[in-house]
This record gives sequence, structure tokens and C-alpha cells, in this order.
Amino acid sequence: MTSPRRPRADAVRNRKKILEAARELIDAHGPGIGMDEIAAAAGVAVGTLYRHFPAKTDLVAAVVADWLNRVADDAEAAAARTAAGSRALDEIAAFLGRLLETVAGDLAVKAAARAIGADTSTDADTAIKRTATALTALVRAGQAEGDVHPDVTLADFRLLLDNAPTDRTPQAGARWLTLVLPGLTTHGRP
Amino acid sequence: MTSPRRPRADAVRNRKKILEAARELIDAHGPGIGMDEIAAAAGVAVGTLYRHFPAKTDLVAAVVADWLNRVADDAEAAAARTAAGSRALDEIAAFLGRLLETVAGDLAVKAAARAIGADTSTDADTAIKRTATALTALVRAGQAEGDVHPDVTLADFRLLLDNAPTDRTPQAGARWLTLVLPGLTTHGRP
Amino acid sequence: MTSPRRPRADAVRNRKKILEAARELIDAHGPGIGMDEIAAAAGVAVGTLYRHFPAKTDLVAAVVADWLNRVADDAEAAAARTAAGSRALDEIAAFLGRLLETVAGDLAVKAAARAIGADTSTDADTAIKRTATALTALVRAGQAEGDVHPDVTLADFRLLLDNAPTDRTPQAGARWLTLVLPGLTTHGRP
Amino acid sequence: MTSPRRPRADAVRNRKKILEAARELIDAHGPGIGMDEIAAAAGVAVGTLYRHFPAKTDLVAAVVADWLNRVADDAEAAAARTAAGSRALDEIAAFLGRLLETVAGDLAVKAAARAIGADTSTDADTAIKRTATALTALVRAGQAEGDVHPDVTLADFRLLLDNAPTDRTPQAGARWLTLVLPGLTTHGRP
DNA sequence: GATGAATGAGACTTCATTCAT
DNA sequence: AATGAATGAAGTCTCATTCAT
Repeated sequence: MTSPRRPRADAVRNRKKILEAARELIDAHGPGIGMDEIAAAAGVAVGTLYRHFPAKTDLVAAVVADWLNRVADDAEAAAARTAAGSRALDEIAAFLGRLLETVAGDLAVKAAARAIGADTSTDADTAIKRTATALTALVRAGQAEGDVHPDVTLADFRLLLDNAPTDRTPQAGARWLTLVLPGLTTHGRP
Repeated sequence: MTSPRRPRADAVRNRKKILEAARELIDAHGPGIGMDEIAAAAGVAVGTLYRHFPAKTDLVAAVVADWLNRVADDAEAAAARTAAGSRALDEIAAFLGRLLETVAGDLAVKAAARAIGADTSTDADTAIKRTATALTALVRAGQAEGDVHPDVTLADFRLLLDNAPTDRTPQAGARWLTLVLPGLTTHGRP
Repeated sequence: MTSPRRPRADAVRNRKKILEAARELIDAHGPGIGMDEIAAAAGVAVGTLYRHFPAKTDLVAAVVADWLNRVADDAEAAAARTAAGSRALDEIAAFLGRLLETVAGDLAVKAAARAIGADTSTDADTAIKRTATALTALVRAGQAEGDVHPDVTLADFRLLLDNAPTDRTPQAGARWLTLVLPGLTTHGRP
Repeated sequence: MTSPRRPRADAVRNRKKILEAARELIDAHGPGIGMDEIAAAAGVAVGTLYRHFPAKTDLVAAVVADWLNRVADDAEAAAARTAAGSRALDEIAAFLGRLLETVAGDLAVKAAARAIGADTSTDADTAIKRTATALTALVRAGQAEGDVHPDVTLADFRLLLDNAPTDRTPQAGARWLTLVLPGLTTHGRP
């Protein structure tokens, strides 16, 4: 019986290197980038890449899941701070801002996922649900505080985030946020 | 020097058929669609396709230019109506709405253009300039009327339009417009 | 409307060259032989090979069909001679003999077809039916003449032919025929 | 000089498990089956498989040798019974029948061996010689008894066995035997 | 000018074999 | 001695582009 012993150290390292290389290359050159090139960038042979990810779609899906998990972590942290007294609208704005600043390029990966028809894995689904729960909490708090417009729903975030600028400068991201935020609030722009 | 005699009637017709087929197929299947399939859908042979467009990027660029020209026409009409007394903000909102409703799918083509690295042709540049002029007029008028926020520029429209939802239902497009408009105006949401 | 005009002369020539090269190489090196090598032997590029035969199985199936058609022609000729007065058992023995002598190696192709899971095409089915009809006629005639054992059926030929020696010398084939024929007749061996 | 100490008990067990798994899988899926899959079916890792059999051809050769040994045992037993008074032709027929019934699939393995170019090992040679000796004895006895045709040699058995139906029903095997036996005897079919 | 067959580089993927753990 | 991750050559197939007809 081969009970899954702890995975070998170098295998874990390789998986990480591959994911990183894949994220960077897909982000830079689009999903058309070859598996050989990803493998080379990760410093492994193609075979190794395929041992970890049986098909290209699996690799892309894993990169997406990886990113979604980080987003979920961020959203949950924001929700926690709100529960501890922070103003919800501020947290929402800051969350969106971080999304655009830090992981901007990764959204391109997500687009790539759609283009390539990668199945979203269970891992990704979980991350999405975690984000949804945290965001819902943030929105409700914001509405209770009178800042967030009462008809705003989770779907609105989806709509905006799926169409956020990813291949732009940080300044562009900030400006986009400025333009988009008023639609989520009860306030106009000053 | 071969001065361009008037092009043959069937050549013109072929060019049109090809552009139409390309728009539809790229919209439906992404930029990965093959040249053979586009040619087949247009009812011509690949060779003919290549006579009109020496490379795939040229074809995609032409589809984009085609679309940009129609957008320019629309924007100029809106500017004209504003000059004739129509309220600028209303025209702006309607313009954005039409963009999302009518030609939604074509934005996907534009995304494809980026993905495939298609150069924007001279034709496209002209259309972009026409649209820019018309939109600038609309924005200025809106600002003079006190509806459009004073810091809104042409670049803001680019930012939003480049990231408008294209693969969504009309309802999603409308909702997106609702969320985005307040950022362009001096008014908040009711 | 692209009604199938007569196929281009060079295309026909290429198809023939490909089939021939495929038969020889599969016969010599088994079905593991690469498509690139077949293409090279045929003097065309891989792409051409794939234009004619979309997948390797299609190519193998075509080679098999080609061979089956020649077998069918031979069987029908034998049946015709029998109808014209020739002794059925002699024709049967000669038919089997020719199969082993002339096209011996091609049986390897058929084995390859099974190994590779090639679908038998409609063309092949037709050839098989033609052969079946001709052989049935031969067997009936042989039974009427009292030479062929009354319980011999078409299936017996299938059984023997599917397991005939293909990669042996002509002498081996002849000996195999000597050993196998008595089982089909009412006579023993002298 | 590392004189072969007695092999470890588990090593022996592993070798047996591997051979069994290999026979079954090659029989079922042809020689294209992967080493990984054979290892998995045997419950060992690939590395272990390669410790026992340095190359795939060695494994296949071992499977063939294993089978040949069993055939040799069977042939020798039949020869012994004949020496003890049993009718030679009956033993020959029964021997062929057992070959087809019991170990039918293993013939597929032998075909695989040829396809893959596996060298016959010394072990296999020995088994073949044992079988040859036993069969020769059977044939001579049968000829002395007047049942087996005087010109039948060992090579004839090779010829027939190499081309016996392996992927058929037991009924097919029996029918094949019926068709083939008369060629070996001095009797015709009833 | 149109046709569509031919080209061939390059994509994804498999698998026999090696080797660090 | 066993494990299973890593290797990388090789295989099948795609598709933008060229060119003979």
C-alpha cells in the first residue's frame, strides 16, 4: 500500500519553480508559450513538468488556483480587520487596490485559462468560495455603515474584477479604481 | 509604379466576406482559429485570403480597424447631436451603452489583436483619432454643462473601454455601465 | 460550391507514393515506424502526408484496404475461372499460394492495423465482402465437386489466413500450404 | 568476483510478481504497454523493475522464456507418456490443444517479442531445445506407429505454432486444430 | 486573380531509462 | 535493495505560409 508519504523535498521545490516560471512566462508571452520553454525557465526537463502537470491545462489551472488562493487570503484578512473595527469601504478599496498593484499581471493568466479551456480545479473552487464569503462580509459591513450602495452584490465585484486592467501601469490601476469606486458607494466623486 | 487601378468588383466582395468571417470566428473561438477555417467560412481558398492579407496579424488588424471605424462613426454622430443641443452626459452614456450592446463581441477581437501582436494599421490610427476628437468634444461639453467630472480625460475612456465586459450578457453590460458611470460624473448614485 | 473537380495530378501521385512507402516501411519495421520517416521515404513533407491521411490509423487503414482490394480482385478472378470450368480445389490452393507468395509481407500490415487500432474503412469492408462472395462460390463449387470437405466454411479461411506465415520464406509458405490444405479437403495427404 | 549469494527472498518474490504482471499486461495491451504500468501492476516501483530486468527487451525475453519452459515441461510429459505406451498422435494432438487452450495469450507475448526485437535468452534456448527433443521423440513415435506423415519434421511444428490463433475464442482454437491436424497425419478428414 | 496542395517548424505529449534519496 | 522523481529523445499532429496549377 503506497500511502502518500511526505513528498520528496526536491519534488516540492521543482513544483514551486515550475509554477513560478509558468506564471511569469504566461503573463509575459500569453498562453501560447511552449511547455519546453516553461520547463527550461524552471530549470527542469519537460518530462518533469509533465510529471507534475499531466497537461498544459493542468499547469495553467494550477497557476490560476495559486493566485486565487492568495486573493482569498487577502480578502479574508481584510474581512478580519473590518470585523475588528476597520471601516469596511476603506478595506474594500484597499483590497481592490492591492489586487491591481501587486498581482496585476496574474489576471492575464486567468484570461489565458479561459482561452485555453483549463478546468478550474477543486482547489480553485475552494479559493473562490473563501473569497466570496469574505467579500460578502465586507460588503454587508459597508452597507451597514452606510457607505456601500445597498444594491451592490458579489456579482458586481466579479464583473469588475474580471474586467480590471491588468497589463497597465500601477498609475492606470489606481485611476481605474478611482473611476470605479463611486459606483459601489453612496457617495459621488468630490 | 503600379498606381492602384480601381480594384475588381469580386475582389472587393471577397475582402468584405473575409473580414466578416474573421470577425465572427475570432469572436467565437478566439485568435487560435485557423486561417483555413476563416477562408472556408468566407467561401474562398486560403490563397485568396493571403492575397488580401499577407499575414494573420494583418487580417486581425484589419478586423480591428473595421470595428474602430464603426465606433468612430458612432462617436462622431453623438458629438454632432450634442453640438445640436443634446445633453452631453446622456450621449456619453448612450454611446457607452451601444458599444456594449451592439458590438460587444468585437472587443474580444481587439483582445485577440493584443494576444497575437497585431500592429495597428494606419487605418486604425485614423479611426482612433476620429473617435478621440469626438469623445473629447463630448467630454468638454459635459464638463461645461457641469455633469462630467472636471478631471475626466480621454485616457479614462480608453482605460474603461479596454476593460469592458465583452463576453457577458447584455444585462451584465448594463450593470457594468451603472457601476462605471458615477466615476465619470459629478453625481453619486441615487 | 466546390463540387469535387478531378483531383490534381500531383496530389494523386503523392497519395500513391505515400501508400507505397507506408506499405514498405510498415512491412519492414512494423507499425512503430514514424510518420516522418514514411513521409521522407515518399518524398513529401509530413504536412502532405497528414493532408492525405489525417491520422496514422487512417494511413494504416488505407494500406490495408489497398491490399484487401487486390486480394478481392484475385479471389474474384479465381471464382470466374471456376465458373468457366476450372477445378475449384485447384483454384483455392492456387489462390492461397499466391496470397502467400506475392503479397506475403502485407499481412504484417494487417497485423499492424490491429495493433494500432485502425478502423477498417468502408472501402475495406467492400473488399472483404467481395472476397467473401468469391470464396463462398469457390467453396461451394469445390464441395459440389466432392473435393472440399462439406463442413468447411468461410470462417475457416478467415481463421487460416489471419494466421498465415507472413514473415517467412516462400518455401515456408508453400510448406504451410501443404500442411493446411488437407484439412480443407476430403482427401488425406499422399 | 561477486559469486551469486543466494538471492533475497523478497527479490525472488518480486521477480515472480513482475513476470506475471508483464505477461498479463503484454497479453492484454500488446508490447506498447509502459514499464511504469507493468511496475504498478506488479506492486513495485520502476526502479525495482529495472534492477531485475535492465531493459524492456530483457523483460519480454524473460516472459517468453518463462512460457517456453512451461511448454517444454508439457512436451516432455507428453513424450514420457508416449514412451510409456500412449499413442503418439493422440499425445501430439492433445499437446497442441493444450497449447491453444491454456496458454493462448502467451503466444501474443511471443509475437510482441519479435515486434520489440527481444533477444532470446540462454534460458529460452534451453527450453526450446528441450521442447525440440521431446517433440522429435513424439513425431518419430507417431511415424513408427504409421499415424504421422513421414515427411513431417520439427520445423513444421514451428511453422504452425508460430502462426496459431492466439486472440481467438477456444472454439476457434479447436477448429484451427481440426483443420491443421490432417496435414500432419497420413489420414484425411472423415 | 483564385485555388488548394505542399511545406516544415514547432506544439504537446509519451515513455524507456537513469539516478538521487 | 527499493523508491519514484527526473531526464530527454522521439513521436504524432497543427497550422501559418508558399507556390505550382
